[in-house]
Amino acid sequence: MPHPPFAVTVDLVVLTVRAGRFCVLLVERGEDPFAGRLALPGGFVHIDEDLPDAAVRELAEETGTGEGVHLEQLATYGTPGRDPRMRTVSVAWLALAPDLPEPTAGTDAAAAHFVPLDDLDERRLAFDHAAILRDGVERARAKIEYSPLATAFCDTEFTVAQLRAVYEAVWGHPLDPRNFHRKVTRTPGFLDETDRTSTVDGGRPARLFRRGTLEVLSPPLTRGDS
Amino acid sequence: MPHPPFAVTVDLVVLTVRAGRFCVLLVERGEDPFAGRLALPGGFVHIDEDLPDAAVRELAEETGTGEGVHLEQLATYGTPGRDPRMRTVSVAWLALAPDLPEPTAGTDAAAAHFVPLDDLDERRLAFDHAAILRDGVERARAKIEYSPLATAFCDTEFTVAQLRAVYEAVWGHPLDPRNFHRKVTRTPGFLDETDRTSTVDGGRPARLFRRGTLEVLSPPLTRGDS
DNA sequence: GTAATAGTGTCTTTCAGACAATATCGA
DNA sequence: TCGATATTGTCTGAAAGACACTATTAC
Repeated sequence: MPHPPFAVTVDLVVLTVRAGRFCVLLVERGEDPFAGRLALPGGFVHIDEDLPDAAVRELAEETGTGEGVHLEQLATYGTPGRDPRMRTVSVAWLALAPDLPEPTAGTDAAAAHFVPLDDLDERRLAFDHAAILRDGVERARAKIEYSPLATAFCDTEFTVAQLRAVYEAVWGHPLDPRNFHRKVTRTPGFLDETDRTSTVDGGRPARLFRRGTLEVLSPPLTRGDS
Repeated sequence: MPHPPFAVTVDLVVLTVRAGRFCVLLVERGEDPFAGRLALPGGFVHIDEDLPDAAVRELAEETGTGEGVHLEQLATYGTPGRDPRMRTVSVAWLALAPDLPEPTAGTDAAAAHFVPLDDLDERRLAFDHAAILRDGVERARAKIEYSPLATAFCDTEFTVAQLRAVYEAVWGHPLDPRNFHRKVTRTPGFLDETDRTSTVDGGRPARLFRRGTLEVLSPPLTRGDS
């Protein structure tokens, strides 16, 4: 039985919503292969390191912290030749983060930036990262339908309008504020009401909520495809 | 940059429905580690081989064929020590198969058998295969809700009752035949009607259907949790 | 005829989508 | 006062769950 020398890496699809835009964290590569192209943050898994630990470590290296960030395994990519240097198998992870401060440039060699997905020409991406990113974005779009995961894009306390803005940015189309409000506030366990309100968006003060304990929404929210 | 020597394997969660029972394909291990225990079929990925190709190859080795079998990547498992011999990262795949003839014992060293999940004591499983199996079963249970994937457990042509039997076996509880019939036959694209009928289950002959072109059911079928 | 299974129809409830109306703030 | 946003309510249509009823076979 052979057990050939594979290199194993983790790649991160870190998504956030900034100013109403759905964004992904990308680094500009300084070296070949793909020098000057954009890449998902990632790196080698250490020989004695568990896969989630490697993902958390890379996330902390790129964003400074993993506080309040949802992290889940996405899929694994291992086509021969995907990295021209050696045979690598990359375990991709999906991270959903609230609007973080711009990543600290000092930590890693290359600076990482959040890029709005609408502005991104995916041909600028290195390796097979365009495919990984597509899979991550589709997973996020699908998963906020039937889970309360959209709250991972919000701060600890948030208004219904802020949560709605997340859905609108991720799905790319507007939702009816009144029906959305009814759905999220009347699904038991989705949101926990606080006794505070927020005025930052003008108009009548909006109640602040926290994420509830519910894990699965049934029936789900619907993208409506329109 | 280190690129340590990992071994990369594929493991298969091959599920089927036999005689109304939800079953998984398992092999009995002949050698240590875990000699005598049950394991998911699998093996090493060749150094020049793509991951889906390795999964298809292992599936053919264990079942004789991959005809009509749905195959999708499940998740990747790489905790240090999961294989006591070396550091391995295993890409697990989920396969949904119609009721195959009992696997040909001659192909591989160990004989593979379909074991009803109800009869399986998961402590008999080797490595971390109990966790992989749980994830695969949960994926299958969830996915037949919103996709026409339950048809992968059926032959090319099947009756509504046979399809319902698949749902009942996978979810583990009975469904109302009349409401189920309405749902699957009146969801456009789910099923294609043929001009043939079947009498094998007694009673009035049942129309035979084939899988339609629909990929996503919305609204989905519901497990009903009851 | 009876037994068995296939398939249709009907009623009720839940819920999404459309949108009117009211509430509470700042200017 | 007005303008903006929050929140509640109302109507309608789609669809699930419960279940009566009809249809077509084997015996």
